[in-house]
Amino acid sequence: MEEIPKVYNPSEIEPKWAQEWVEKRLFEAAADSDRPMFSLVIPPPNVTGSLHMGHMLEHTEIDILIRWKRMQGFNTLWLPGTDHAGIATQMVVERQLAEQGLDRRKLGREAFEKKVWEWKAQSGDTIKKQMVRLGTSCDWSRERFTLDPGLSRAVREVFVRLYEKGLIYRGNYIVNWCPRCQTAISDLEVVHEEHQGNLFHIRYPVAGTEESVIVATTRPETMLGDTAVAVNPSDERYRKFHGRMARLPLMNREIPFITDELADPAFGTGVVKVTPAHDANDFQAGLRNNLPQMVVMDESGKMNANAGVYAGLDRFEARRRVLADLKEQGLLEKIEPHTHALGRCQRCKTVVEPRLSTQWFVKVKPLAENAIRAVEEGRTRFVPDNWTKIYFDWMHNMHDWCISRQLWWGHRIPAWHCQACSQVVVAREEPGACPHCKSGKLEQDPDVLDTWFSSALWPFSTLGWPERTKDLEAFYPTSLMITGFDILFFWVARMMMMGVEFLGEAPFRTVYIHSLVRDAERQKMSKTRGNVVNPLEVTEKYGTDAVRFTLAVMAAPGTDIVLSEDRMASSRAFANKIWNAARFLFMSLEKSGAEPWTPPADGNCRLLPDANGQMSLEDRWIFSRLTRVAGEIGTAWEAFRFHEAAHLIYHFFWHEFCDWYLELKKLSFAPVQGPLPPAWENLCRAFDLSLRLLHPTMPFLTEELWQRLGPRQTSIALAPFPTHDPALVDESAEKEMNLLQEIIGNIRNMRAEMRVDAKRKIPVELFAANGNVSRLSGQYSQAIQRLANLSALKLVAEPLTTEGGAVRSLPEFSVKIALKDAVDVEAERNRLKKEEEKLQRDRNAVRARLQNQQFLSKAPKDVVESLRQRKEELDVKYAKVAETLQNLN
RNA sequence: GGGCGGUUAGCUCAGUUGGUUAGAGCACCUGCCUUACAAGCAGGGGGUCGCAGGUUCGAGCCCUGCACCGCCCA
Repeated sequence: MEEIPKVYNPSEIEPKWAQEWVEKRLFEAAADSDRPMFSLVIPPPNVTGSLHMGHMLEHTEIDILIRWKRMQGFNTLWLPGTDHAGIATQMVVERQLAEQGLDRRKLGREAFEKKVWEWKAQSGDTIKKQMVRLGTSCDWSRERFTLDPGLSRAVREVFVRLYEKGLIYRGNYIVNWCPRCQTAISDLEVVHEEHQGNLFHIRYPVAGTEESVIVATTRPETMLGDTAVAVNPSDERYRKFHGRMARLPLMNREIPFITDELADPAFGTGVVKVTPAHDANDFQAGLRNNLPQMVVMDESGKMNANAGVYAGLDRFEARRRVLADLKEQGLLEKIEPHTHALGRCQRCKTVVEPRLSTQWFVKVKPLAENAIRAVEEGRTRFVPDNWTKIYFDWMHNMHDWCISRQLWWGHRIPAWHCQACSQVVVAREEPGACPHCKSGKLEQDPDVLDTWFSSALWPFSTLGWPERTKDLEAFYPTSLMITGFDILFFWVARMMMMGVEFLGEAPFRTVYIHSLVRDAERQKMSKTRGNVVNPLEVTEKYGTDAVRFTLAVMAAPGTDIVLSEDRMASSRAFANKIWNAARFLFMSLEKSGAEPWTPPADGNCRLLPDANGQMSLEDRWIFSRLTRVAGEIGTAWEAFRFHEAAHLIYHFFWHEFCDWYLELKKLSFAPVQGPLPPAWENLCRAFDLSLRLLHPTMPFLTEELWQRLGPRQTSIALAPFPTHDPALVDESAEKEMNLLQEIIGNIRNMRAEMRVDAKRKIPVELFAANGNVSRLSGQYSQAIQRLANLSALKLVAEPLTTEGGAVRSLPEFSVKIALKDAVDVEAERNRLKKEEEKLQRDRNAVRARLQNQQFLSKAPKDVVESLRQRKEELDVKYAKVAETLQNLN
């Protein structure tokens, strides 16, 4: 057998398995399987760059569940892929062009798109490599990209159907406009932040009178486009101005006074300026009052010809000049500091300009209603549950969705403008001639769709829709969606709307919202902060399995993950522990002279009795624990309690399998002749099962060790996950084991407390209070001696005295270190005194509760009963401690 | 302005419908290189569960108020 290194080196084995899993195509789903199905589509990462820790968390959680389901025999599909990420990707490529002194307009649309495709190839490849390296068990044969032909066809199909249904329309409205990106963006792509600005009070003279009114605004430059002044119809102060005109300062235009609810009598002076082309509320007021819409800015945020002398100025420069001019004319009444929300472009942080322009919109209300119902009726549920309310709130208050983008990278809007008759034709494929006037002069709409429009179709476009494919049949609706809360509205809500609309069923049964990964200082990771942890770097340092385990053990639902190096180091220690347990097993097995272990032909690693039908306590115990823990882990995963499952695994493997099972097994490591005896067989089987328990969380290490443990036909990824079978739980083995641990633990504790030299083997006497204990301690005398480092263990029939040593008494047994010079009586006395005090306190507390009539009559019987038992236990313990103390004196 | 979440050991976090003695990892202390593992082994210390009230036989958990921190929406 080859030499096994003492320290686990993950980088030596991980790439090998990562590659092999892909090459052997282990994770490809079957569209025609009759096994139960578990499917999930990946939240497609943007092809803007590479994966970060948030992705790694997401993929770890998905991978754990999908591997677990696969091991349980499900026909599993994890469909991978990437998103073209319109604005973001276009920005990345534009930035690269800028470095070469180029820009996309110089390049032209076609050449630019080619550049972006080149970038996509490179970035998409990086992402796939990262995922493979991180062990994600997805089906690469079904990998998709949002701009694939099939997905693009789905986009056109959806667009046309919604248009024909009247749910997509084109119109001239106020949209959020980013002057830097020079495109419209949706409400969601605007980030609002508090801004310390000013409220400018400007005097507008009333035409034909000596009077004037004062309007307050945060954006004085827009006054150049004012087309009215509004007062509230109920506001008596301004009744006299109804029907009159105001003289717009600087522009020398007359604009009417209108009465409209837009004006709030309680805000400022109660008079507001109305700029229908540059403010969403004013726009609505303009429509109500048939006001002209005067656009005073161009698409880059510069004032246009309508702005008179201010034409050509940037909007912020225009503001300064307008204010200066107003001041000069004595019309700037007052400037007061004012905090208000400022909208910025999510991508480039430029201040968003509300702009009147012609765009395409989705009428969301009818779609939202159905998507809301799907959740109300429980067809889709959110975990954690608090997201349900957030989903409802948003869905109920959504505005129509602006879906056109003035970009080049994305799905071109399937609409053609007839140059002859100006009609718009919406069609799945390019029409040959205008259906209205038969002209052949059609030009496709230059705009592309919002990226999220195509992402919204992802759960079914990836499965072949609009074709009725086998995949669609087999895997839709998907079982689960795991994603971050930051795209709940952007993406999840829209997938819900589209899925319900086009497939008649919500796209997933469950949506699990995962946590946010923060750095050790609790800061959100971001490129601008420079605190981004690169998954490949930490996996290189600690091993993929260790990082995966760290993320899993921290991943309590609804709680942010604070990623620390300490935690990853401890996970690496865990991996090393597993490695060394295996190393020990392999070396011991080899040393015994036995043939290598052969796994049972049927793969069922059940507990095996010896020729006499006997089974050792440690074997009974570990198999009992295995089946129990398998159940507990399953329950935890079923509820997305990844942290709980990880803790269970950790504790089971380290503190049960290694600390006790392996230690007890050492006693039966004897040279072997002939076939493997049950003691060895069961050890190998138990280890096999333990590796399977660990596999979904730590796939690489477990695969490596599982393959080394015995000859295999396949991967551990396809081995059955240990089942939870209540019939296999061995209560008496667990009880006996606890007792054995208690005996050993007490002796160890006595040794340490009384400062017995750790290396010194000492004689101990044991008095058993009942037959069970005496039988157990007789059978496991060797074990007790070895694990407590004794020179001898004498079982005595009479209660122990402190004569010639030190005694510790418990309800079921007493132990005595029978060596006067080895013990520190004073230390033991102090310890006992402390314990006596504590027991006394506890007894008093319990007694008081048991004397409380209210408690006795109102508390459930089992609670009262368990407290009675507790009292008895405390009484016995107290008596023992008191007695021992007495003996010492 | 509206809403949501958090506050538990030195640090980072668990704690499922209220019920015995509040847990983990790291850090810390003591002793061990006991031939799987010093990334280890054995033992140990450490918490008035943010503050103030209330409900209850019983509150880390439920209710009210307050403080501080964070997030979302307008």
